[in-house]
Order: sequence, then structure tokens, then C-alpha cells
Amino acid sequence: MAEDSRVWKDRLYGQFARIGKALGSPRRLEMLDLLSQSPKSVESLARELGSSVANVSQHLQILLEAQLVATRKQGTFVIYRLANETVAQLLELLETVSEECLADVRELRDLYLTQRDALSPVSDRELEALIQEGTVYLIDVRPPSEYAAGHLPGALSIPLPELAERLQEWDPDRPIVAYCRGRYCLYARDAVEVLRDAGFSARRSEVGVREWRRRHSSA
Amino acid sequence: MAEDSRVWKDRLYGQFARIGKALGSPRRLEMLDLLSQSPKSVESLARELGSSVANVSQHLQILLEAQLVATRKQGTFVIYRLANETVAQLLELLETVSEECLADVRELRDLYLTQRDALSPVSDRELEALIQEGTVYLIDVRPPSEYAAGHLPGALSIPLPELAERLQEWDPDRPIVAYCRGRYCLYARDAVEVLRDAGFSARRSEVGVREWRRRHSSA
DNA sequence: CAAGTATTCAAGCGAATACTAGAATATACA
DNA sequence: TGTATATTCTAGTATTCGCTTGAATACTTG
Repeated sequence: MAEDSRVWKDRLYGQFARIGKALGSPRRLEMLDLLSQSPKSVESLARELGSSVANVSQHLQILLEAQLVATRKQGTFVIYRLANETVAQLLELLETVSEECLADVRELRDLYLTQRDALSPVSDRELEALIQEGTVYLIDVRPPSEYAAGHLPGALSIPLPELAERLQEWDPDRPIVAYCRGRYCLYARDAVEVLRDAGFSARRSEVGVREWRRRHSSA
Repeated sequence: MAEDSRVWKDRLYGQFARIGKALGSPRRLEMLDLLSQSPKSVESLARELGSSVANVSQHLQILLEAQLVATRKQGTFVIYRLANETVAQLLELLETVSEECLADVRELRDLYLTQRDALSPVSDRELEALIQEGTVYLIDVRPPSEYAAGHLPGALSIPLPELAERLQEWDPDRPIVAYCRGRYCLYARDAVEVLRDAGFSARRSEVGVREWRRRHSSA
């Protein structure tokens, strides 16, 4: 029976490893991150990733087989989404562990997210207070479909490519906080740069929408 | 600069994938699970896994390189341990996701952990109450080194191989709750079988020690 | 039914990975 | 210094993985 137990363990960990292997590819990890913002088609994932549609589709089959994603049809489009909330949490935790353990991750963040922003990002607590007070413009600079899938309360959807031509919509004396896809996205940083160049008082938040919602969910 | 951004993303997700790849092997996942119970030598991991020392050592180098584990020397022994608590949480979450998503995992549990135990495991809430009341024997059937590294309050260390010859130590009228390494370990199930065959009123808990401690930590 | 669009599948190629076997290294002790 | 024990390293082999290319499939529309 000790031998049965060994065999059972091998099979069990073989199954666990299916999830691990699914997360063992940079492409698939980025796909999962993109899907955590909103459901997407194969083609739109391919554009975001700079990969071929065929390649993206093959990776999606792997994620599907591991049941980390699910699909629905919309005409000729297959819309992929994360299978459930726990998959999103797993992804976030993998990134947290990566940042804690790997100096290379911290260095990559330093490259673009630390050195050039003399003002540190707004903390989550500050953000909560600012949202409550309603004293800032809160802008979501992700693509509109991601805003539509879920956004912070009171946020305006100002996709980054449109930002420069919408500056006149705002009172230059009212501060702006920009956010995007979370800790590993450069959109908010780019937005703050554009805004400050235009004379606005702007800072960014590194909060993720899903993480914010989880923390502020009412059961 | 959009090209810079793409390159930065590729490097970042390449780093995240280092963690994913480290978790993409059944052997390494089982090693991490074993280390979450207590620090261990290469040789003891090899015994538990039924693998060669050389093979285990190579996998440990991969985990070391991904900084998921750390080491200390003890004579000729190299003692490996989990790098930090977040690694343990990542592992638990990967197993949770595996069980939610993969029917094969649920089936493997059914094989040994569902069908033959007519009495379901003690829930965590029941266990808390039982520990408070002090009305049961709570026995930890893991190896002594794992008990020493951390155990539930009030638990006795009764390693499974010794159980059968220690039955006379207990009042047959007092119920027993056995626990081991958590949801994916068969020791408590085996212990309960031995105890019931000897006429004891015995149930098992599927709680993991680390998970229990996290929930009951005083800051 | 034909054409267009989106997606998936299959095959090939090169790179990466897991295990084994044996050698090399590190540490402790007499 | 030599021996024993524990661990790591190296090389070879078999298998798996990731990407590309082109074909096949699925769906929609006219």
C-alpha cells in the first residue's frame, strides 16, 4: 500500500504540475494578465502581445486544457476569459513572489517605474481618501473595453492614446491621479508624463482594478 | 518607445515565467510541499520522493536559482527550506486552483480521501471548538521533525509508523482527531483506519499547520 | 453556394527539460 | 592524510516545448 501511495502522489503532483507548466511560459502569463483586465478575442491578444494569431491560439489551447480560461462565441469571434477569480489571485501571487524573490524583476521595475518618477505613486490608502473626498480627477488610461469590464469608482475612461487631445477638458488646478493595469503596466506612468508636461499636477496609482474590487467587495 | 515597452514586457514576463517554470515539475512541487512542513536535507527529500539524490539535488538547484528555497549547512548536510511565507501561499493557491479546475485532481482525492471515510473530515470550525474544549486527543501523525517545526496547539506527536504500538496510551472512550500534512496527504486517513480498527472513535482533519498558523497568528 | 474573416490544427525544427550514471567536491573524523 | 558520507556537477539520452508555416475548419454574410 506504500507503493500505491507513491503512485497516487505521483499522479496528484503530475496534475498540480499541469497548472505549473501552464504558468511556465512568458506568453501565457501575459495573456492571463491581459484577460484579468477583460475578456478578449484571440486577435486582440495577438495584437497586444506582438505574436502571431496561430501562436496565441496554441497557447490558449494549453490554458483551456488546464482549465485556467473559458470561452464564449460572439459571431466568428471566440472570446476568452479567466476561468475564475482564484486564477486571477494565483497570477497576482506569482507576480508578488517573483518581485520578492527575483532581483531582475525589481530591476526591471526600477528601469521604468522608480527612477524617473520623483513623486512616488499614490498609496492605496491615499487613493481611498482621495476617492472619498472627490477632490481629484481619477482617470483610467486602459483601453475602453477594460474600463467597461470594471473600473474604480468615479474614474473617467481616458485611454492613453487619446489623452493628449483631451487635456482642455480639465481644470488645470485640480490634481489628477491616473491608473492602469496595475504594478506591471507603464500606461499610467506615460500618462503622468504627458499631464505634467502640460502643466497638470498628476500622480499615478499602481492599484489593480481586480485587487481593488476584491478589497472593497460587499458580500 | 512603444518598442522599448514591448521589450521591457518580454523581459518582465520572462522573469515571471522563471517562477512558473520552477513550478512546472511534479517533483519540484512535491519538494516544496515537503519543505513547507519543515526544512529538510537532500537525502531525506530523496527518500520521501523515491528519487535519486542526484536528481533531487538538480531540482533543488533550479528552485535555489529561482530563489524559492534557501539553504544552511549542518555538518555535511545542506538543509533546504522555503525562502519565505509567500512561497508557501503560492503553492497552496496553485493546489487550490488545481482542485477547482482539474477534474483529475478531484478524482484522485475521491480515490483515497472521499469514498472510504464515511465520516467526513472535521471542519476547521469544529476543530477550533474541539481544541478549545479540550475534549479530544489531537494527534499529529507526521514525522517528528515536522511536528517540531510547528504543530497545532495541544497536539501530540504520534508518527504514523508508531501509532499501532501506542494505542494503549489512550482512554478508549475519548475521541481522537488526527491530522497530517494537509489536504493532499494520506497519513491522517491511514491513522484513522488503524484507530477505528482498534475500537477508537476517530476522525481526521485536513487542516495544514501553516494554514492554521496563518489564520491564528497574533500580529 | 461562394467569399471573407477568425480561429484552430498539424508538421517540422530548434531549444529546453528531466533523468541517469559516474565523477568531482565539500565536510567531518580518526 | 586518508576514509566515509553527503552533495553537486557533467555529459549523454530521451522527451517535451515554443514558434513558424501552411492547411483546415467554423462562422457570417450576400
